[in-house]
Amino acid sequence: MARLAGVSSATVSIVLSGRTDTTIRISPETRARVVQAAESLGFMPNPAAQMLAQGRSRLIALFYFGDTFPYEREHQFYLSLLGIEREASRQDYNVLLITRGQSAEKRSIYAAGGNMLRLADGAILMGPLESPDELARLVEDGYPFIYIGRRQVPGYEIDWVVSDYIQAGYEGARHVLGLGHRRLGFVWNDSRTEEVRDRQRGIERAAAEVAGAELVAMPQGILTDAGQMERALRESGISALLCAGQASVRASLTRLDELGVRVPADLSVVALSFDEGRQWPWPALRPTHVRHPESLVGERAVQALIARLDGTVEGPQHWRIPCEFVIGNSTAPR
Amino acid sequence: MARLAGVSSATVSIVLSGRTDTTIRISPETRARVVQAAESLGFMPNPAAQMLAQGRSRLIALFYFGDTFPYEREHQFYLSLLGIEREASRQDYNVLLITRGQSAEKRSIYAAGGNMLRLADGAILMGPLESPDELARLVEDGYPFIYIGRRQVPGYEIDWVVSDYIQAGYEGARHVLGLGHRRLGFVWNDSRTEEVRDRQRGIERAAAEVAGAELVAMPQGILTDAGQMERALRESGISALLCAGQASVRASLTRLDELGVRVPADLSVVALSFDEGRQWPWPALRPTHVRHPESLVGERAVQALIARLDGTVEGPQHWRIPCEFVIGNSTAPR
DNA sequence: CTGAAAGCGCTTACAG
DNA sequence: CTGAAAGCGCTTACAG
Repeated sequence: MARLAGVSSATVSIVLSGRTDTTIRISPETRARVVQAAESLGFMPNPAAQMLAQGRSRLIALFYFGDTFPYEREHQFYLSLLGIEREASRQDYNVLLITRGQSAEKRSIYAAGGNMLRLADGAILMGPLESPDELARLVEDGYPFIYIGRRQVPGYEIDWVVSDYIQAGYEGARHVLGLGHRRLGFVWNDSRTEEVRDRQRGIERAAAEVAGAELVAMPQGILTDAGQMERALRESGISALLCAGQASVRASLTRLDELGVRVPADLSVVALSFDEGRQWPWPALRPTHVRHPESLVGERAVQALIARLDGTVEGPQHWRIPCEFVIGNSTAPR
Repeated sequence: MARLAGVSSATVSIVLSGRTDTTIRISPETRARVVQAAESLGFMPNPAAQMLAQGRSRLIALFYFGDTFPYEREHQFYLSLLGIEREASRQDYNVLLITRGQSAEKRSIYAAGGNMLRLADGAILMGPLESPDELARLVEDGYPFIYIGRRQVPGYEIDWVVSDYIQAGYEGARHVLGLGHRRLGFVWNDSRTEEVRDRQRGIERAAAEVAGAELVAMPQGILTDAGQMERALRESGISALLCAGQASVRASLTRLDELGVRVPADLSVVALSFDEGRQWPWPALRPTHVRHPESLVGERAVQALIARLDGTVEGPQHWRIPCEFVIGNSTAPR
């Protein structure tokens, strides 16, 4: 310890932590002596001991539900992570990635090593949630967390931050409605997550505002089978197709290519999520799409968590981060 | 504590940690009683206390040198991170992202909160290293770490894991040499990192094996200025251009487009690093390129670190992970 | 086979 | 203005 080189013990703690709020004042000489001793010895407080004594770690845990990252989500995850990392850095927090004891089959917070969450002051949770049970337990334990993605836990109000998928659906639908389309289709590739539901909700809202507008249900099979796509187009009579994300817009365009359906001449297509950085197989087609602010979502999640930790907020925090609508050439007047 | 529900105290620790290696044996009844008590109370050991007592955390710290991620490196970083995360999960480690106290100007391990490294059992370091001083200190302190990227610290031998950039340069050069090219150019966009040097070394090695082959120095200006590119091509007389990475191959092709130089008819171009997932502005051109195994590098780094922690290895560990050479249509016989 | 004690290295009231 | 004590919640030898 530096106490050998200096003279005190608790003094070291106070000096090195730089606390001035305390009633205790320390002479500049002592302070200097301690600092110098610590420096010459290369002394650094043991963080585990600090955490134990203080009961705080300045750590934010990050937990991803779901086994591995499908590529489409991968990028979203990465951008969110970047935002989380950046904001954590600003706020002087470190980020703890919870990866331990996670088998491919079940991703569980309370699996082996799950108590690692407790090392952190709070957590940011992401990814497809199978069952809300673990969240319920977390809430009951009084553990602070934010979900990236709108999640519901029956009987509780949890905090969440999400890209505004309702807005995405709404603006996508408004756009094609403005172009004169009335019968709109909607497809998604993922399972029917809250994020998909929200897009649909947005579409329905826009449709409700325009006379004669209608959201027509499309079978999932159209993404994988050109025959089904053909039949669905014929039977539904849609003239615009709204795709939930990267995967569904690609699958749709591939099927449409196979059928010789021209975009946008025969059918307008909108991507309600789109990663502009990714390889795009149709060079001439710049899809009309929605750009989601994933890294802002990450930043906001950190801010929300810290607000919760500091107790500067009460009641549930629900943030929808606005997205940006980009008009390309995959949509045309009816 | 579960000691209220159970009967013991240290027994709880032994039972819950599942240790059987100790000389101490505990009756199955006691064991069951403890487990049940812990379960009913929802008891989970405090990880900070465990770390302090055990002196181990099963945490791997991850530190990225360099202020923010340029997009080109971004993807590499992400893939490495994915590999690290996956292998850490397998090995039952969590990952600690060191982000705290990092200003844009200086990224320093020993900056505020730098002792957080000590929370982890060891670290994986990545990114452009300004000065090796901090690494030297780390070595002297006996702190175990692996660098992703070949780094030299004068006077010390440090562990590193890296994609085989020498092989990349070598295979790229062999390929165009095999096509009859003799005068080869090499450009890079980044600062002259070890990764760039290694590519060049590989090219030189290949050139040394073929009579008349020569690596011709190219000015950096060719990436930003078509005039300089034109002059350099004329004066150097190269017929093949090896580009270090994504950014330099894009910049080169853009300049060549401006000059009306046809690829590969007038000039063969090889990308010694390439991200196939990214948007590519030349649909007809599938570049001959090298695919780097970033996520394998991440996995290997974790393995190397754990080997170091377990003491199952002695002497420096230096791993070059093989990359894959992909022939496209940006190269043609001379 | 089990319990009581010491110790991990800090921080935080609390006396001097 | 500074020092000695207790405590954070575990684990690990060490007695019983």
